[in-house]
Amino acid sequence: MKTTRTLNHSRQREAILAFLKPRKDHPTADMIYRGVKQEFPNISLGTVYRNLTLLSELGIIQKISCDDESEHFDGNPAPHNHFICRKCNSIVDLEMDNIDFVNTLAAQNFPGKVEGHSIYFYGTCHDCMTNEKKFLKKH
Amino acid sequence: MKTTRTLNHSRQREAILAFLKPRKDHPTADMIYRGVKQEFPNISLGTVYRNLTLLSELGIIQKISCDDESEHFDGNPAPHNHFICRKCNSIVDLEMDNIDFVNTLAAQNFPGKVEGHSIYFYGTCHDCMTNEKKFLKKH
DNA sequence: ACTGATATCAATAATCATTACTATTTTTAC
DNA sequence: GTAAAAATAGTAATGATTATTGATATCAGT
Repeated sequence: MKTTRTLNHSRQREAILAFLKPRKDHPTADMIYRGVKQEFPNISLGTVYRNLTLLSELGIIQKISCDDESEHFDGNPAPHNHFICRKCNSIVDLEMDNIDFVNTLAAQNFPGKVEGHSIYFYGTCHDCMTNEKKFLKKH
Repeated sequence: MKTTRTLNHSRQREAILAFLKPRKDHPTADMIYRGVKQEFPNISLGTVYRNLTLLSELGIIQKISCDDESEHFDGNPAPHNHFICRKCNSIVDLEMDNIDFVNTLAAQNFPGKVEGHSIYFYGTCHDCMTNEKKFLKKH
């Protein structure tokens, strides 16, 4: 059992959150590190990792695990889905109706208890599609 | 452009495949390494990685990327879904109807091209549920 | 404001999965 | 058999993440 823990205020944590919250892309720990470094030149990569993990455990931000080599973070804690472009590897939000009913489909013939799912979609993003068209026109 | 490449026969690759194919659990590279080591005491971890990557690129096996710290491998190349137990972290197959229609749902209001999705379900597996019951009875 | 307890920090070392390198051995085509 | 291509074992390197440590900051109670 994890005991409740008080959370002190910290400028660094605030800065990490302030950096992440307004962003639409879904940066890695390292990108966040480099960003917050502008304001806190002495901030440590370890601090960034510790706070990102802490904030995601508290449900204030979200950790995105995709096939990529490193984790990405999302300032929006509300449940929503993501799309990953196979061309440019960007991660964007994908707004769609809730599909939790697939849990019921999965539970149909399954002996255990299905409590949720993790999904992401992939393909070609809008930018890469238009770039491809431009390329085709030119050649 | 990748030039075509011939694939020579190798005892090690054969052994890796023979080890993975019949298994129902979904071992990591390291588990496979330790397993094949019984037959080939000198096999190198690099060889295991190289062949697993190669075999999954050829569609002979499958690489499973879940939230775990390391990749898992599946000897069954046919598309199917997985369930991950949050208690014991085991990965088991989950047989259910194809749900590729969610790609259409995702594409509804999305400007890019949705080509597929990656999903896994999580919860409590059958074994952990029965163990929990036993535990409750005893206390 | 002062103090003790705890949280957080920066810096750096350690860990762990995976990949890269290199010299040597296998496999295959002739 | 032989030479070219492919694969291997052994080991070093890489890169993301976590742990450690000693110093500093924050908070609650006085």
